[in-house]
Amino acid sequence: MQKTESSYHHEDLKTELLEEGIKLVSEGGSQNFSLRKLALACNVSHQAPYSHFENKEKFLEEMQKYITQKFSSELENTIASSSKKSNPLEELGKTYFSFFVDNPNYYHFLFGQANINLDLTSGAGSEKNYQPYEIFKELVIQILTKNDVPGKKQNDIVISLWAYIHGLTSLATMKNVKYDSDWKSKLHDFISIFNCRELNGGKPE
Amino acid sequence: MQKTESSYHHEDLKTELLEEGIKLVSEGGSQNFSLRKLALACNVSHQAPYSHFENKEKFLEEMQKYITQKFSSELENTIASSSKKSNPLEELGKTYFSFFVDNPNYYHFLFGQANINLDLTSGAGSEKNYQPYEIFKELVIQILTKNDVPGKKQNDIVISLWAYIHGLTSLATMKNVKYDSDWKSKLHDFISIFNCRELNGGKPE
DNA sequence: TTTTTATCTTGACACTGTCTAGTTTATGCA
DNA sequence: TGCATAAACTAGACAGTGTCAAGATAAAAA
Repeated sequence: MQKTESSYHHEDLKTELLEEGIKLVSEGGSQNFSLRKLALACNVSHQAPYSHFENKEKFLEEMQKYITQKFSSELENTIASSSKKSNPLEELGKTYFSFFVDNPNYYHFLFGQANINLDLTSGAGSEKNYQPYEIFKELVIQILTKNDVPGKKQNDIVISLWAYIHGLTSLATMKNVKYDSDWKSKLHDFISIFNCRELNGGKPE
Repeated sequence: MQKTESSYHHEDLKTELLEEGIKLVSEGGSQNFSLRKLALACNVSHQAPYSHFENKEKFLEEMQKYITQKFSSELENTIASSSKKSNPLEELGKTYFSFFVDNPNYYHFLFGQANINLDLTSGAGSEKNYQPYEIFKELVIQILTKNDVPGKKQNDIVISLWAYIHGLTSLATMKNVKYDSDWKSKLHDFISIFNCRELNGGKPE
């Protein structure tokens, strides 16, 4: 299939649909999204998306994967660039937080239907598991192991920290929430409140 | 208006709609909910709900209030019945958690659109503010004050604890989440991980 | 070149929220 | 009591939605 300008066949309608879809969700929320609007925005017929996606639900799933990948790579970049300086865990938390605070529609879209394939079992992580969690988990376990926290306890702490960051993000992305500080600059204070001794080798604060 | 069996006018269609609506959401999720299905389930025409609610959005808001009230009273009952024994904060967390874990559709319905009027400002709480938060806040501040935590710090801790419980609930209500323990019986362990010294008077654990 | 397949269009259907208009019942007022 | 008014509900219509079915077009395969 070759590229032809304004042709019957598009060059790569599939990714065009995905990217335009994400744009629409980002601007108008997943509540207002429809396949027909999407098709219109891409200058194709209302049925064209069905050549690339089984149905609306499958399309939404693909969009979720797409956004999740973007999210994952931001998390990984954070770890890579903050490996030695300051507090890597806090940096990661900030990235997690900012990603959704900068675009609350992403949060509601990804976790609204909550079709996320998340395995919190203490066993080894697989590549099929929700990648952002695996990235987060790897860093936390590394810290815990360095602090001689027994393996049994580690998983509970990972889940707790994850839930905490996730909960803060959830609050900050609510539409009608009032808060008199800047969330992002306050995040350091919040994280330090979660004063788990295992995280800093038995010396709280 | 008097009661007549199977009459043109219903006795109290408004609350009948709300209760049937909650039943539908509870069983099929808010995604599958429609006003027309609701009208059908109540044996009225598709336009009848519009006599009592401006539009679908307003109806959903009323349902949210309805569920939130139920939630609030469960929280209040927990505090009332556990005032002296054991750990009131943990009891409250369990109630918060269980309410949504027992009915995940409630969680997605209430927080999915996230139209919650939540004021996290450190000032005094109003009756207009999201009641479950006010109930939670009152208990936590009471504990913190007893432990001589300065007022400045109190609000951050309240928000943190709230976010933590909320985040754990969020994880547990996700559809495809895998976890090898029973969430409810593990909640004690999780809460104790949030080892904020201010909560137990400077003596962690 | 001919055949097959992938991609896209057009038309149709049932279902949705909601507007308009009309019908039935209850209520207020003389 | 009788009548006007309002409240509660029905019926029909419309645009927008997801998706099925059938056909058109272009690319790939033969």
